[in-house]
Amino acid sequence: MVSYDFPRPAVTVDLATFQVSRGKLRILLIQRPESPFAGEWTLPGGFVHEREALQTTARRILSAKASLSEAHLEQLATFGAPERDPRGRVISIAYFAILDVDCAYEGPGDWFAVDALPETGFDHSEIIATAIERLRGKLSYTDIGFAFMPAEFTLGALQKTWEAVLGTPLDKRNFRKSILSRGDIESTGRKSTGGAHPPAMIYHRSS
Amino acid sequence: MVSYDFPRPAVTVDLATFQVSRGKLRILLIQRPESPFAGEWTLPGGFVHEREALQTTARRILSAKASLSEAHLEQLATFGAPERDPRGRVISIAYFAILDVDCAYEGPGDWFAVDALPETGFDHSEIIATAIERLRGKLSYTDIGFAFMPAEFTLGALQKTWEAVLGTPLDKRNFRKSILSRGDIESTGRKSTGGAHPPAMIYHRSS
DNA sequence: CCTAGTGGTGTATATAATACACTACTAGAT
DNA sequence: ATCTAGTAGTGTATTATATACACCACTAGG
Repeated sequence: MVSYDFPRPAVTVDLATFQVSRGKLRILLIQRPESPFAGEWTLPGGFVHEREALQTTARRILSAKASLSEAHLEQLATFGAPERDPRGRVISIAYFAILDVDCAYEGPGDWFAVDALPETGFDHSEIIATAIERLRGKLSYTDIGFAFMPAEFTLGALQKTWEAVLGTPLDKRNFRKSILSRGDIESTGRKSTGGAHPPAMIYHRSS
Repeated sequence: MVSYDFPRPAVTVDLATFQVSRGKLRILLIQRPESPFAGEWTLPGGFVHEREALQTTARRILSAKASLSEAHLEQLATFGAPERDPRGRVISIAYFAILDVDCAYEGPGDWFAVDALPETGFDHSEIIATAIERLRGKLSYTDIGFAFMPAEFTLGALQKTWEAVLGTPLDKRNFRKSILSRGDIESTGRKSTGGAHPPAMIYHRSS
């Protein structure tokens, strides 16, 4: 059988790309160069190619913007309201990407702190809200938070990152207790140098 | 702009439909009448119509099989591996549906206990595994489990349903304590009649 | 009147989450 | 040399939550 009598929708992948910088959780938005929503802020996105896995589309969109091949990528949800794109039926599979703090993004677009987002085109505000909610929810019970970190990090840096993602301060002693009791990370035995403070133990993920 | 130079993929919705019956969590599978995978067990599914919201597609597929308009529906994930359908590129948005125990399903297909599933066509085993995992995971921290229940129920019936979904026995006193402390449900003040046991208090959701 | 089957109840223990404050070390400025 | 700013590192008491566990009562049906 073949029986596909319906006009096929276009299928895109949109990316909610997060990074923590200057103490804030930020998301990458680009200013659309063309209609619809020309000049408005939107999530980076692109059409799914013919023989391309969805995750591959996501990675292509991400690395088309910069050399970000190392990012954590995870499917978020699919948005398919019939009128979400004025060009016609476009179904978008949203992914979120997480860049570590050392990853220097060199593409178009700007990073917006998630507590100071601009208006966006399409239904991208909804996608962003869903992404932030999921990200915060998964922080405590998955290892997703480590995707914001470089391979080696101190507990102080880790805590600052967690606080930026959650948008709330955390108690230092409780944070260290709970992180260490997870068994996810282990000490490298080395200590950080530099900084106007005592050297801090450097940890890395143990898995 | 229009610029959609790529052949468009077909887009379907596949449904992982759950119900608890005879003490087991079961999922609805239908035997495909046609190629590909003719005669094999698959999830009910169908193409997304031109101006149809994805959730509407899911509901249409569900109620095409029976009058199941009351089911809980929730998006699960999107499966888009390039070779997942031998007919060509087909991207499937999987939903899961939950029927309450009193819902009499009268369509084609059979209910399979999730601990005794047959081989399935396409990548539907993967979709099913994802659905079961998500369902069990969400049971404790969402109200999804109540979708298996009719409007009014006893704590005994609720516990049996939970046990069927999780596939593990639960302690009666602890179960009652934790359910009641959630504040989700309240007593109707009435008691069940019938059965070779004392009347049980009837509860309903308080939301 | 006996049996099978479920309704309903409480306590003790272990584990996890929270609240909370001080000293020590380093870099850099004066 | 000394001072200052900034972070590293540490422990305990309290509260809340999760777990383990056993008995009597009531109803329907044989």
